[in-house]
Amino acid sequence: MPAFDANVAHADCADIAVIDFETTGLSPTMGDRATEVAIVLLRSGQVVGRFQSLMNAGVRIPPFIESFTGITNAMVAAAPPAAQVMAEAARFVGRAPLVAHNAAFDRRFWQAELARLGDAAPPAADAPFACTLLLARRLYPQAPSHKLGAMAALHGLAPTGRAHRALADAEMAAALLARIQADLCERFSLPEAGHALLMQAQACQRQALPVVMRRAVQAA
DNA sequence: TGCCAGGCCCTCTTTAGGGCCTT
Repeated sequence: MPAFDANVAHADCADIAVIDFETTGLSPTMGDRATEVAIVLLRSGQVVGRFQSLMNAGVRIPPFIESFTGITNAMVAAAPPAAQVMAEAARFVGRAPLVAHNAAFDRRFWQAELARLGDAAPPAADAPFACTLLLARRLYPQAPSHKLGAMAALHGLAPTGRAHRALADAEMAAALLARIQADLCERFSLPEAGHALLMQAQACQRQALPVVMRRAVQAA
């Protein structure tokens, strides 16, 4: 069954929802489906809520993916239907903006799975996504790798559990996001680095980041 | 730890190609 924090019903406008999917492959347009989703709510850099659930989309998980994620066909067979889980996940996110590591990937599955709800699809399907991978490339160009695990090692982030499970990866991405927000504030003397500023930072070229951030400060 | 796709980014580029990153 889906797991929630008992003290947080859903996100509010001040939250950022950090999301991670485990899936059967890389592309929903090629028939791949989500097998697990986790969402971590951040407020001012602090985790204030969690959502996590396996989901049964009725498709087989390839052996390579079973060993890669540790999520087996038997595990998803006992999980709630994907539609139920996605509806609950969307309610949990509410109107909060989203963040993921390599957001292009998670956005595709977020939109594809919610689209399967048809007329019941919530407005969260159109939520903007910021990307910790793009932001890390802007902020830490010297890093030899910008994989989530490599970023965690670079910054000495605390272990969150088994890599390639949704909640552990979402927790790690949330910790990386908090570090990115802190570094943006320190490096560019920003009072805060909310989702809108993150979107500006990831949309510019690396060399233009200082200029874009200065403009953001002046506009604030 | 591989393949599938797709977006971003770098360079030996821009009339392109290939690596990275996600599962």
